[in-house]
Amino acid sequence: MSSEGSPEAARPSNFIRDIILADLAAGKNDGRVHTRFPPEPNGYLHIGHAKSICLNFGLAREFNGKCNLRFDDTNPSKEETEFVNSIMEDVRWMGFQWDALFYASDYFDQLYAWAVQLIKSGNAYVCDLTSEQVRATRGTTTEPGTPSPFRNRTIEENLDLFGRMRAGEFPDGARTLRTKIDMTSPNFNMRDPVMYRILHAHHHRTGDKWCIYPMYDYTHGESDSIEGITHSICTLEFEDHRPLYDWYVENLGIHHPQQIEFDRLNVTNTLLSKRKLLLLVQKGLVSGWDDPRMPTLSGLRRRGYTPEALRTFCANVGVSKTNGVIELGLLEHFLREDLNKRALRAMAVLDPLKVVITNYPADLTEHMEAVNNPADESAGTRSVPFSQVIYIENDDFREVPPKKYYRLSPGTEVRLRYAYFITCQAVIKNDAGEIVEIHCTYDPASRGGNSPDGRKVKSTIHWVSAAHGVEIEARLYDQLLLETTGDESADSDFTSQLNPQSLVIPPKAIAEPSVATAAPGTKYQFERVGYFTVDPDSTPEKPVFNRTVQLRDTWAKIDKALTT
RNA sequence: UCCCUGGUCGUCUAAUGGUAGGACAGCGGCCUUUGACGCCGUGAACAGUGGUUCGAAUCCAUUCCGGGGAGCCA
Repeated sequence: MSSEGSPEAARPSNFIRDIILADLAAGKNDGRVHTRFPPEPNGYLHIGHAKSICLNFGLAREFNGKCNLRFDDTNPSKEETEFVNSIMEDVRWMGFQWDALFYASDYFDQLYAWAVQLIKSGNAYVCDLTSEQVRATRGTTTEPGTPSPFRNRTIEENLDLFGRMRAGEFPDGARTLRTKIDMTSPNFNMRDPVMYRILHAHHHRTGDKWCIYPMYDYTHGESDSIEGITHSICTLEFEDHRPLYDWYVENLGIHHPQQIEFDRLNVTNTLLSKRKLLLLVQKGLVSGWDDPRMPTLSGLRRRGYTPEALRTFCANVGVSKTNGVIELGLLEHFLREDLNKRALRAMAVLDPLKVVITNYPADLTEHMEAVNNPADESAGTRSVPFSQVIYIENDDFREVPPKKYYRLSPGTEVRLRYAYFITCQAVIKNDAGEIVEIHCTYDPASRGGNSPDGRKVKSTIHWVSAAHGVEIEARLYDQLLLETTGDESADSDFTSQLNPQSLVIPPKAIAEPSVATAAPGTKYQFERVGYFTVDPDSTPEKPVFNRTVQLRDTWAKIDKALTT
């Protein structure tokens, strides 16, 4: 098992793995395990797909099997090459490589031949009903449908008509090829489902070769079958389609993969509808599919999420058939856990408050040694310039400190991380009464952060030297949605529920100089502030950082409890 | 109303006829040159009712509640 030793190896079992284990024990499929990840290239992959990717590729890896990437491209009106490319990039980024790459459109000729075969065996017919008429004759949940008047056309007539459909003799929607199954079935999918529809549309791969296109239900099982898939894993909404999936492969007499349905991933406060994500992009409400606020894999990547964190998350959310909603906090937990191990530490001040150290020489610069990652000694140390005027975080000073406030306030002493102890001596205000700077004194004996007399301070705060710091653009992200919305309230105007504060850029953020030239994608923990990653927009003149996730903040909880 | 499907701590998930466990979140504490990380502790669940059984979260019946289903979308 190649996944042994990786963090996700400790995952609990799940019903799909149990099915595979049982199949293996029974000698089914000659001991093969072959899965596939089958997205339609009509949008960008999102975190919901990550679960499916991890499941399909992960199972194949675990059982020394194979996993294909297959594009389910049977509806040319929605599909584009841009999406194909982004999907391949995202799957690789997630850390997986497909054993084979296919497109459902690879099978159009075979599918056509099989359709002819079904016509010849009396199992399919050309129907002239309009889509409205088909709907009207399909029946209801309690009443059976009524047979199409074209249901008993002769095989010869069906063959002729189907050939002419393919030849382009009829306009869109004029006819369909339908499977002759059972108009009285309680399962609508079995009431003579459409196999082919006429669509004079340009396909991103087959161009104008076809003007009839197979439906998903007619295509999926056969595609699985052709590829020798053993376990065809899909989401719960396809449960009702399984009898039809089985019907096609049985009646065609071809290899019969087993369709298994699992619960789609839902995350609190997160939009996971391709339609709505598309809308956000089209309306310009986000900067694109890779906007760091988007739950797309490309958005999460730009935001600073790591594939390792996503994989661990997917391995731990479980696979079942319950319609659950995972708390976003769980994702953030695994994210922080991973980032804590890999992110370089640095100091940055988002909302600066000027501090003058009155007894420190005005012309002196010292270089303080700071560790790059306490969780990884091999990351080494760096030197951080220190001088008389520094900036600290506005939040780290309170003129009137509340109870349990450990940070700087008049008369108190705190430690500047890796530098000195300082004591607040004076608060300088402008005419409006606003604090503009504070004056402190430092203890020269405390260089590096410890006093020889063993004196303790209650707090350590971060800082940036005013003379050496670099201005940065810190993009602070928050949830895109104001509050949990029933994602399913189909056409409710979710755009009115967008959080106007989902992106905030503090105007005067400043960071220690070491971060200025980092390459896009570099991960930092700005100590006591949060995890950040360098954005592709970044330049040495104006470094840009995306806040990936905040640090856990116990004080914020105490403070909130105190004020309420 | 009909078909499919599912209900275990706040959330997600284990236990497959034999001690209801874990993770996240919460709460309390310890540690700390990040109020981070880490560590320790703690509260918290088998939807209801009957039945089968020495024994039921698990099997049966029934009720209640949730999700999906009538595209020429996937």
